[in-house]
Amino acid sequence: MRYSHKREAIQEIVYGTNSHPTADWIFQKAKVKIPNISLGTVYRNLKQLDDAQLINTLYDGNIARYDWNREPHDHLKCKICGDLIDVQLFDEQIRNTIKKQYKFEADDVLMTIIGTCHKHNK
Amino acid sequence: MRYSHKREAIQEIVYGTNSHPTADWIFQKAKVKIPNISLGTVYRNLKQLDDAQLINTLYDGNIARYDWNREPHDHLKCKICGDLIDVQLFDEQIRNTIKKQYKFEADDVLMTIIGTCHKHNK
DNA sequence: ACAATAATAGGAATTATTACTATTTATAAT
DNA sequence: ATTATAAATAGTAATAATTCCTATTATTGT
Repeated sequence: MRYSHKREAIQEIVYGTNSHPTADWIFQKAKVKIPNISLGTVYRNLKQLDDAQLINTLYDGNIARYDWNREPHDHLKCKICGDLIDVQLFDEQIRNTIKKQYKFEADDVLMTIIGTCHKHNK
Repeated sequence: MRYSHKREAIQEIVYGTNSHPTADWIFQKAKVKIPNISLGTVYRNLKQLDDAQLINTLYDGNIARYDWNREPHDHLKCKICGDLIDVQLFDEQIRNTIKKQYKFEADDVLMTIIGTCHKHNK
């Protein structure tokens, strides 16, 4: 993978937030620094960064979101504001036990808890 | 919700498979019995059935799939053939413990294990 | 400096899904 | 049974997220 100024900028944007941004959000941020960047470039580079294991892709409903955090972790998703919050629900050992429980060669455990976050407490 | 012949057929199709079908798969099946059914009707009725808690909607990557199984359960997703397999990884008690662990009013726990299913054993 | 080729912009194409509207159908009241 | 009503539908247009295409530009090894 050859160096590219735009890929570096895209990676910096993903690494600079905990908000699990969408491709379009990253595109809007990138345009501020690089006005002539195109959305296709953002998608292509996000895919390359994912292939190179520099970022993670996660699916939230039917939209892709991108995450700099490549450690095993889970998400709380607020059904009101849509926020995704990182949490560590299981340690590696429990995770591995889960993987061995079925006749299934498991690579990854994806877990999301759906509910209501603290911002909406009455 | 008023009775409709087409909604009944759509519900029967979802209830008749364990394959977590997509809207288009359901549409193709429905056309065999009801040749003039439209895809919009399939989507509208799937949404109504979900709202009425008669089926569940789950997101697999960025595509919606539909499931007759409304009991809490988890999925194994094969990265080779794309199959989704129902499994019961946690009992209700453990599920509830997870829900209480964070300052978050939790409704549901969604878990998918990514890996390779038995069909691809070498 | 130059050649090879990866990366890009800009737009077209694709896919999944939702919205719109005139018509049809279920059903409740007569 | 007939009729009035509003929900459901077909067919199509519109939208949203993403991928694809192609001529041009930029990076990097020589």
